[in-house]
Amino acid sequence: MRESTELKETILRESQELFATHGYAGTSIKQIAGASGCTTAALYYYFPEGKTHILREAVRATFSDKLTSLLQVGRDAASLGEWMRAFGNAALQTMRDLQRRSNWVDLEIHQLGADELAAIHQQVLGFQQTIASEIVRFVKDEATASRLAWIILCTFAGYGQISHKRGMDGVAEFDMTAFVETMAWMFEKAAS
Amino acid sequence: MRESTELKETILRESQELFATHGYAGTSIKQIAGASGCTTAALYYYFPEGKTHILREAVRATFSDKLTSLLQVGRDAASLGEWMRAFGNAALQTMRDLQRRSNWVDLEIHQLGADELAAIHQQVLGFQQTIASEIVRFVKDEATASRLAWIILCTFAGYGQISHKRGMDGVAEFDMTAFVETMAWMFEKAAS
DNA sequence: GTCTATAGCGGGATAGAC
DNA sequence: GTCTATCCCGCTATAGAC
Repeated sequence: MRESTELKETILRESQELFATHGYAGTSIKQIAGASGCTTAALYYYFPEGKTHILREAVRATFSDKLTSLLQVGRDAASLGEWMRAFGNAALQTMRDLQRRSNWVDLEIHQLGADELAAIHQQVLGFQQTIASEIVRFVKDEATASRLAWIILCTFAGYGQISHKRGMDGVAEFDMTAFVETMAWMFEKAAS
Repeated sequence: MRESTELKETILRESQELFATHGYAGTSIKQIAGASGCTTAALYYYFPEGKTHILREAVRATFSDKLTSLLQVGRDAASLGEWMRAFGNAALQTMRDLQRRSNWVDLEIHQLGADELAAIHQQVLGFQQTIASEIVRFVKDEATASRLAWIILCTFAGYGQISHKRGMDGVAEFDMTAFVETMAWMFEKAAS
C-alpha cells in the first residue's frame, strides 16, 4: 500500500511544491518526474491529458484547505480584541503559507475550468464565513460580522503577500506581534 | 523622436503587459518582439544580456510608482473616517491595478539582484510612509500612525489580490463601496 | 539600429518494450 | 504500471548582412 498507487499523490505533492517555487510555466514535466522519482512517461499514466491535467488537479488540492484547525484558538475569547489576539498570529501564519503555496495559480486562471474556479471561490468564501461566524457574537448583527470578516480576511491576505512574497519580514514595525496587537486594539474599539 | 530610440521603451511597456498576463516564464521573447513590432534580434541590441535583462528592467519600471496622485484626495478631511472615505476608493483601484501588474514578479524574486529587490522594498515602504504621513494628524502619535498605515496597506493589498486576481468581484458584500464604508467606520472609531 | 537565418538546447508528448 | 527511446516543436541566443 505504500509503494504502488501512491505515485499519483507523490506527483501531485511535488508538483505543488515546484509550482509554488517556479510557477506553472516555469516548471517542466521533466522536473516533476525527477522530483517524483519516475519518468515523464509515468506522468501520462496518471494524468493522460498532460501537463494541464496536473495543473488542474494541483489547483484543486491547493485550495482544499479549511480553517477548522484555527477555530479552536479563539473559542473562549471574551471580546473581539481578545479574539483577534488569540486568532491573529495563527491566522497570519496560515495565510502566509497559503499565499506561498497558491500564488502561482493567479497566472493560470485562464487555463482553469469552472470546477477549479469554483473550488477557489469556495475556499475564499469559506474563510470569510468562518471568520464571520466566529466574530458575530461580538458585534451587533450578522451583516456587520460579514463585512468585518471581509476586512479581516483581506488584511491577513495582504500581510501574507507583503510579508512573505516580497520579503519584507525584517522591516521595522512590521513584525507579526505588533501587527496583531494593533489589529486587536482596533477591532476592540470597533466592537464597542 | 517618435520612431527611433523609443523602441526600447516600447519593448519594456509590452513586456510588462505580457508578463502581467502570462508571467515571465510564460512569455517568450518572440511574443515580446511581436508585440513590440520588431524581431528578437533587436531585443538583444537594447538588452544585451537577454531575457533576464528585460526581466530586471521591467521590475524596476513596474515598481517605480508613487502614490502622489492619491495624496490630494484626502487633504481636507476632518477625521480619519472621512479621510478613509475619500482615499479608499481611489486607493483600492490603484492597489488592484498594481496587483495585476506586479503579481508575476513574486515568482521571479530569486532572479533579481539587490537593486531590484531594493526598488520593490522601497515602493512598499514608500506607500506605507505616505499613508502614515497623511493620517498622523488624526491619531495621537507617529508610532500609531505608522502601525495603522501598515494595516491599511495590507488591507488594500489583500483586497486587490482577492478582488482582482481571484475574480471575486461579483461576490455579495464585497463591492468596493461597502468595503470602504466599513473601513471608514472602523478607523473613525480607532482614532477617537 | 534592425533584419534574416540558423544553431543548439530543452520543452511536451508518445510508441512500444517489459 | 513504469521504463527507454525518440519525435517534433518552440525557445533563447547569436552571426553576419544591410
